[in-house]
Amino acid sequence: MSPRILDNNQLLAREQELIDTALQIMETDGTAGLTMDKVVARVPYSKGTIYNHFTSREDLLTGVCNAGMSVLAELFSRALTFNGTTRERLLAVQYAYLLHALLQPTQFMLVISAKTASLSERTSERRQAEHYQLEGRLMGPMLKLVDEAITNRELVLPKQMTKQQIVFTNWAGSFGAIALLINSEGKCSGRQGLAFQSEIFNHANLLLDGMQWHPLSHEMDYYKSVERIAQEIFPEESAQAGNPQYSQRMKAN
Amino acid sequence: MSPRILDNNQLLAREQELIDTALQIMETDGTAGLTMDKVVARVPYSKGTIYNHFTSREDLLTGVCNAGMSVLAELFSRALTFNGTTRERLLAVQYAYLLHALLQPTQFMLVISAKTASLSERTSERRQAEHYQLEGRLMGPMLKLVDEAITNRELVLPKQMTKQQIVFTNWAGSFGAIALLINSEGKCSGRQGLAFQSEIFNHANLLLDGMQWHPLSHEMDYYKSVERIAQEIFPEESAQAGNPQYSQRMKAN
DNA sequence: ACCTGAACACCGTTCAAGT
DNA sequence: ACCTGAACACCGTTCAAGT
Repeated sequence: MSPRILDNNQLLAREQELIDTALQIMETDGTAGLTMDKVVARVPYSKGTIYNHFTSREDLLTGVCNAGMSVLAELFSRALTFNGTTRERLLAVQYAYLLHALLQPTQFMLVISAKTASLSERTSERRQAEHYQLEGRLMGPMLKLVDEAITNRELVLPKQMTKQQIVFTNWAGSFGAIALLINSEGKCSGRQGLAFQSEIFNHANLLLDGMQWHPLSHEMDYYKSVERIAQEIFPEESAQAGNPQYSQRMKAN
Repeated sequence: MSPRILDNNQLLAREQELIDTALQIMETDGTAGLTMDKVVARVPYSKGTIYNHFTSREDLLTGVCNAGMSVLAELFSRALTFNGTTRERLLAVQYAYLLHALLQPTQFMLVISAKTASLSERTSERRQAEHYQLEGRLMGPMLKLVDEAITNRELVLPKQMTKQQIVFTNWAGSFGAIALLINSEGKCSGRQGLAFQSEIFNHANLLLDGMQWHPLSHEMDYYKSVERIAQEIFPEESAQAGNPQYSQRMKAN
């Protein structure tokens, strides 16, 4: 056979295939259970070819992480279309974050792993750059939302805090609560999903009340907001994550 | 040589030695860089002996994690002796948490790893039980502090929230902010330590204002409180973590 | 009763040989 | 120009042999 020259699309498609395969393995075996041998076994390419795409196992992990951030960015975009106040839309974004964590816990957790030296040092520059770009795609819309809240006079920037810090502190709160709960108990039953939700919800409400982002939680029923968000924006995902009552078109199982 | 029968103290001392060695390796090589071979090389015992103490590499990691929780519990106790309001003492506990994270970042991060299935499934029951007990030793004093705040009328439990949830949400906020920042930038310069501090500080203030834990941040200068905490309770540790001005007895280097 | 270290299985990574 | 898979180094774990 004469040597073929692969175009960029083919390469990207194969890379995506490898990332999807890796994610599937991680769903059953966890991050520690992901080995290159297992990937090779599920895929019609050899080890050498995989190493043409990813410089190391860590590079592959960063690839999986980036793929997760990309779908998360999509969820954020959808969340921001929610018809409500700026604070409600922030709540929608945080709900999207929770959904993503419930549906892909190992991928969610990769975000911190990706920040450790042992991982980032062994990640290719290309994928590292992609990672930073994706962080921007996640942060950007949130910063715009803060801006909007400020022009709407729903939020006054607290003393000595920047917009970036507002976004960071909200992210940190959601992240911390989710990270600590996600591995705490047995497998994800519906009950579990709901307990989660209320912790994230409480944390967000306290934090936003603390920064005086109006309407405050005693001025508005945010429980109703979350229900509306789940029903109007994320019915499918909410059902998958253990809130079957939110699904409008469930299939018989 | 006739066979010796080891008493419990010898065994515990050796176990501690192994844990200390593992921690030293992790400080330079990271968690991923910890191998059983490296431990063997630094210690006068053979592999088999190490496996008499720890059922697996993961069991050893949980051992390192537990050791960290134990020193953290000591720091918490000291923090609670701070002479101030209940909210100031909570701040002192969070400051202790930050110090511990800055001084032992890999050990700090182990707390989430220890919650993943891949680690806890391969941890001995004895060490798992020890882990839960240590969680209690960390949570207990915080619950007492919340109780005290309630009897002092400095805090009214928000609607539909338990004391446990108050403690959890504070923990989650500090944890999230620290976890996201700790691996974000270059090595730990003094400057870095201070940036950290202000993020954690902002987050805690917003959260505590949100739950109306008095005195609120506009009623009291909590910057001064943190400085007093650093100077009066943790001068040595603050200096090591990159705030040299807080050390009252620095040695020439 | 306890310790030792050779032996084994597994896994990440490379690269000479192939098309 | 690209792919393959044997080969290598490394690492976690075990266990027969020793004292």
